[in-house]
Amino acid sequence: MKAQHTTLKDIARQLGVTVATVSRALKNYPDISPATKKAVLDLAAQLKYRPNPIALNLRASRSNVIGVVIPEIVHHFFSTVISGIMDVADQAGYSVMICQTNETYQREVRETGTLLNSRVDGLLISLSNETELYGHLQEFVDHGVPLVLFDKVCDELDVTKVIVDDYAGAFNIVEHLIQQGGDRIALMRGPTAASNSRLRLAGYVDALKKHALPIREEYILECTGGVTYETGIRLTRQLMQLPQPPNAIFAVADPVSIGAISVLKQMGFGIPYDVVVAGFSDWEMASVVEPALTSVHQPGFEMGQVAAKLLLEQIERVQGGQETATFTRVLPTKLMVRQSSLRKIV
Amino acid sequence: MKAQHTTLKDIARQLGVTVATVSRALKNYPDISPATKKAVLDLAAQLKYRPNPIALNLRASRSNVIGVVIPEIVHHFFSTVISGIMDVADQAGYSVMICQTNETYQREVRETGTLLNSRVDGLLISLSNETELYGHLQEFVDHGVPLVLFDKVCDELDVTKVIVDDYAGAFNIVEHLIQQGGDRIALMRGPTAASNSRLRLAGYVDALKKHALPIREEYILECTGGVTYETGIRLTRQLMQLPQPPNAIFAVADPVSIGAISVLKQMGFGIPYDVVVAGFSDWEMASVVEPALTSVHQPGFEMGQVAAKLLLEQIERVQGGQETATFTRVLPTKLMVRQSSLRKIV
DNA sequence: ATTGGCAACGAAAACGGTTACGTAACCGTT
DNA sequence: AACGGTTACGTAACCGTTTTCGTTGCCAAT
Repeated sequence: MKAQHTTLKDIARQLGVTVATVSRALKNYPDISPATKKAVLDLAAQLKYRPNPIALNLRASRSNVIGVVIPEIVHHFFSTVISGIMDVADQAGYSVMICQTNETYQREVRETGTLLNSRVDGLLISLSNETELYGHLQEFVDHGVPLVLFDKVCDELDVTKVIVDDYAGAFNIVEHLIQQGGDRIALMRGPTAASNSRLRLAGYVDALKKHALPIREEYILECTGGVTYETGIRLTRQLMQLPQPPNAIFAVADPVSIGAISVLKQMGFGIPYDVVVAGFSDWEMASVVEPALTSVHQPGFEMGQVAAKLLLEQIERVQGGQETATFTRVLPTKLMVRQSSLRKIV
Repeated sequence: MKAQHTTLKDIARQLGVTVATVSRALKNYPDISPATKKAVLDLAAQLKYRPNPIALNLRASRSNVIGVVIPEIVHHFFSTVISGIMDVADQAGYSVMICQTNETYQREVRETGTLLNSRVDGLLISLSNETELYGHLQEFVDHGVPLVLFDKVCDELDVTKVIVDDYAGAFNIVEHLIQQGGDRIALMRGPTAASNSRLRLAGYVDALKKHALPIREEYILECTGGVTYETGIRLTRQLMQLPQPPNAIFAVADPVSIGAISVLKQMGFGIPYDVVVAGFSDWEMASVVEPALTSVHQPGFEMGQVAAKLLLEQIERVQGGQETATFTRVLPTKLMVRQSSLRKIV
């Protein structure tokens, strides 16, 4: 009924030879007679023989699988990164096993544990917003399993990292807002634990300093309850009710900015004339909202490709018994200027 | 330097017993003396022993991995489905291996081949728009590997399927457009090969028939070159230049509809007053564009959950040697009425 | 003293594949 | 006839784990 998978043994039995001969015939070893080779190849084709990768993996003690851990898969940026990872992994003959943490430390520990258990050959991970301890990742290092951090990284681990230039991205976009006439610039920032969020804050602060603008506490709000559309609405209301409301809003993620745009319009503020708005990440929706949202484009696909490539190189090196140096690769971001911030022609 | 993974043999050697004893001690078999048991457990904990899943899989001839094949991962609907799949798989102790076809038949064949090779315990697949031959999937059936189709399915395979009610979704939304005053309703349809696209066309046609509206060839355009924002712009221009342009546009996917909205506004048409517009899928962006887009919500997360659950049940049944019946599960869609189609209060 | 029973462990096969090594049969040299 | 070199295969070990089937030593019962 159910045709089990064909094994070398099946072929060997039918042909009256040993599995070793069959194996060699299939791998085109020199010392197999043409007749035997043909018989084996024919029967293998007929029975649709496929080598069992599990057996191969057991012998080679490698899985040809790399693990990927991200906060959320339903997220344009992360799914783009994954796409880049799969692009590289595929071509190198690796499969990809994906886990999501839902931004919790607890799940991150669980999922990485599972992956280590599964004997992945390497791990790519973007830390959750909660993560502040790194023992679960240190285990990979201890076991000699290559590890590459991307997007949300940490200083505590001495491993290879791939990030975008969050600092410069934030600096540039804030400077752009200043050039467009913003002088009371609010920031809706991300969680303190996230590395990229801290860097974006630094970029914001330094841009203000450069242009001799004051850093005002009441203009810096943290997106508690998720970097979402709803948070953008809530925080914007709060900002606009200040005695002296901002005339520029920079949010750390596009959905938040779009929430801001939405509520600003509703409150009767003109964008960009009363308030200029900018986001970060350049989501798909940034260009379709009205007014179209100025944002910082992050090269997600490229980040995935680079991270995967670096990981695979490290895996090869480990298999070859070589030592490997760690470093951090910073990818450039791109300022996408659109109507939400465009008062003057640049 | 690199601490290899601990094996039973390592523990056995250090304790002067055999691997069999260690294995039994760890699994709490009765005929192991308490002393030995304790020694084994202690050393295992100290060495951080983790059973090698590859060896386990080889013995059990199962991988505890399910394969997922989708057209594109960078897609709100599909990433949501994946999220639902992972939710169920995770809890059942399965890992998920994801591949994308980029909507080509060729890659679909390649990726499914890889997964069959990898000895996945089951496969979840949404067909590419090009797929019209099913030999690569029949192989799964022949090998007794459970298979569940979702979203984009086909009639040719006798397997379990999970779909949304594309017909009813399209029928209802077209009827809604009619109720809102549309009587020249254009359809921007998807590729002929895709099952859901055919069903949506049927829903469109039947809704027109029910309300005694003519089916006009020139109002039915296929989204060649991808169901994208740009296609929406191009086809809308084409439609509005007809001698008698439509006063309602229904597109088979939200990006297309948003392209339509964008170009309609640019051409000076009022939405919904001159033209009512509706989409399908209810992307994230649907509610943030202006006017907000009426669309058909598809329960992606639930679809993933249901498909995964059905697959896992089938896997259990196959492992138990039981036969399994095939059927099709249809999930309801939900009409999300927003400003783009709302002329009258409903 | 023999037997039976039990506790506690070892030996080995099995999963499916690769590969270093051994070996039989055949060839041509010397 | 003895030797050396191919050719073409078989043998067996190995990867890590589970599991069936012994095997050992010891104690109590006959």
